[in-house]
Amino acid sequence: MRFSQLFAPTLKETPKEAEVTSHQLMIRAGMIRQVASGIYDLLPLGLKVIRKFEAIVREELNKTGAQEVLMPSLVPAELWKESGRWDAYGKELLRVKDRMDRDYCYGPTHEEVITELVRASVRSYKQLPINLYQIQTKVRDEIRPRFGLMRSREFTMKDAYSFHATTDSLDATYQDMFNAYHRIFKRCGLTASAVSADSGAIGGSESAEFMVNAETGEDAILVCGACHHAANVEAAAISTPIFSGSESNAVMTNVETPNCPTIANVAAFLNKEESDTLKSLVLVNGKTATLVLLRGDHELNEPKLRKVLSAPDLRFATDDEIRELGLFKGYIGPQNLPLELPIICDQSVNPNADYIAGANTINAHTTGVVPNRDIPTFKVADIRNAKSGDVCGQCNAGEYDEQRGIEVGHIFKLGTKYSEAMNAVFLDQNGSSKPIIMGCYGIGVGRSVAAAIEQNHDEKGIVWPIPLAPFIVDVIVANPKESDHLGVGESIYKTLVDNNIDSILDDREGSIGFKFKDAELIGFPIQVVVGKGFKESGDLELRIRKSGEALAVKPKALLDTIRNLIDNN
RNA sequence: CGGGGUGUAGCGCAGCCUGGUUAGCGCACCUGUUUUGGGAACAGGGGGCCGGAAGUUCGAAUCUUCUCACCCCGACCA
Repeated sequence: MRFSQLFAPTLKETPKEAEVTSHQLMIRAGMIRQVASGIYDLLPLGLKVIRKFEAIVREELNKTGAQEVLMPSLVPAELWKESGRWDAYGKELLRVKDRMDRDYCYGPTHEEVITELVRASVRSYKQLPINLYQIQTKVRDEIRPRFGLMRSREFTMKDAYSFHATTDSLDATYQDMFNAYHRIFKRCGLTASAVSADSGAIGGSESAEFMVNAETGEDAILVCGACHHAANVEAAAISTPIFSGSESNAVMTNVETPNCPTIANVAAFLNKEESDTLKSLVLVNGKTATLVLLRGDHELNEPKLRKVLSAPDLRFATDDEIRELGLFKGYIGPQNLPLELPIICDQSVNPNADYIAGANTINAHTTGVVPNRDIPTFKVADIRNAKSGDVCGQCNAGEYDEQRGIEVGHIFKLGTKYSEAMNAVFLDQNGSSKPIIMGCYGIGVGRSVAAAIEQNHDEKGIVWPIPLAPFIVDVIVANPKESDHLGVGESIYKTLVDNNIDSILDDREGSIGFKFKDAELIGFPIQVVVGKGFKESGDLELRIRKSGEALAVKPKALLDTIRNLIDNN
C-alpha cells in the first residue's frame, strides 16, 4: 500500500464528540467515522485492525475444536417468543416488521438461533459435544451508546455456543474457552483478567468476564488483596460481618429535618456521619413491594437483591407507588410503617446499634432506631455493592481494592435454560430424552480493539501491539524528489512485502515532520526512514514507535533487524 | 427515559447578549513558485440554505415557538 493512495483522513484536531482516548484516536487516525449515534463506518485502517483481531480469535478458537458458522442478523420473532425473551429482553431488542407485517428482530445475541439449529440436527449423545461460533454483526438498541466502538448499537461480536450431554463436558469446554480467551488477549498485547460476574439477561449459573484494566472502563472490579479473587461489583460477595456489643439503649426520638430528602442532607443537618443513618428504599417485583434497608453510606446491588428475593423483575417503586404505601419519599423509615411491608436489611447494618431513619412523616427523621428492637421482623442478606476496604466474601480475610475495567469478553455456563424452553433434547446412553446442556462465550471485537488502544497509546497517538497493527512497517521516504530515494523506498517496501511483513510506503510529497506525525498518530510499530542518513552514509533509520528509539541500519541488515524486532515482540 | 449541554465550510472555533454591508478566523483543500529531519513559506483561489420549520420585523446566524440531531452524567451490556 502506498500512503499517497490510502484512504485514511487523519485529523490534527480532536473532534469534540469524542471524549475517551481510544475514540479520539480512532477518529483522528482515520480508522472510523460516525454515521449516527452508536453507528460507525470502518475505514481501511480500522477494518484492517479488526480483521487482524478476528484472525487471532479464529485461530485460537479453531485450535479448541470450535467450528465457525454464520447465522443471520435478522431473526424471526417466533424463536424469541419460544425462549420467552421476546417479552423479557426489553427495548434493547431492535424489532422490525416485514412487508407481511411479520415480526422480526435484529439479533443482539444468538442463543435462540443456534439452539434451533442444533435441536434440528442433534439426536444422540454421540453427536455431542459440539462448539459452534460466529463472528457477526450484532444490533442492540443501547440506551446510551458511547465512547465510539466501545459501546455502539451495531457492533461485531464473536459468539460461541457449546452443547453437551453432561455437566463435566460443559466444564471442560468452559475451561478450554477460558484458556483460549486468555491466549487471545495475551497475543494481542492486552492485559486482561477474568473476574466473576453476574450473568444478567443471558442467564445461567456460572459466568466470568474478561476485563481489560483501564481508567476509563465502565465497570468496577473488586480485587481481593489476600486471595486475589476478582469480581465485577455486581457479583462481588462481601464477608458477613460479626457484630459484638450489647443493644443500644437509645430512645427513639422524632426530629424536624426540613428539606432533607437525601442521606447527605440529613447527615449534614444533624451533624452525623452518613454511616449513622439508614437508607430505606422501596423496590417492587410484580405486585409485591419490599422495604430495603442499607447503611446510609452504602449502595444497593440490584443483582444481589434479585437473587436473594428470587425476583427477576425487581425495580424501584415509582413515586406514586410510594405514596400509595402511605410513605414519603426521602423520609421513609422501617419503624412504625403505616402499612405492613416485608423488610430486607443489608448485613452491614449492625442490628444492635442505633441509627437515624426517616420518620414516615414529611420533613422529619427518627433518631435512636435500633433494628433488633424497633423493627418487627426483617431478613438479613448481602445486598450492597462492595467497595474498596470491604472484606472479601471468598476468603473472609483480605480487603477488596476497587479498579476500573473494560469488559471485552464474557463466558457463561448456561445449563438448560434455552434447551428446555426450546425443547432441544438428545437421547443419552440409556435411551432417555434429556435437554442439552449449553455454554456460551462472547468477545466484543470492536471493543477489544478500542481497549487495545486504551492500553497502548501515548501523547502522540496509538502504539499498536504488532499483532494488531494495521501495517507493521511504515517505509518513509523523507524527500521523494531526492535523487533515488523513492526508488530505494520502493525496493525496501517490496522486500518487506515479499517476506510477508505487512508494510506501507509513505511516498507522499511534503515535509518529514508531517509524515512522522501521521506515522505516530496511526501507530505503526516500526518506521524505516530513507532520508538524511541514507544520503550521507547509506544508512537507513529504523524507528521504534513504542520505545521511541531510532537506530541506523545498513540496507542489507534491514530485513533481519526487522524480523528480530517482530519475533522478540 | 430523567438531568445537563452543543449545533455557523471537511475539522476546531468567533460572531448571537444589544437584529442592519458581501458571515469571519485557524487548520485542511485547489493553482503556481520556492522548499524538504518534526504538521514549510509566499502569492492567488474554491467552498456556507448559520441543523430544520414556523413566527416577530422594513430587515433574522442573532429575538420567539416548535422540531431534529449529536455529546456528557445515570439505569443496560460484548
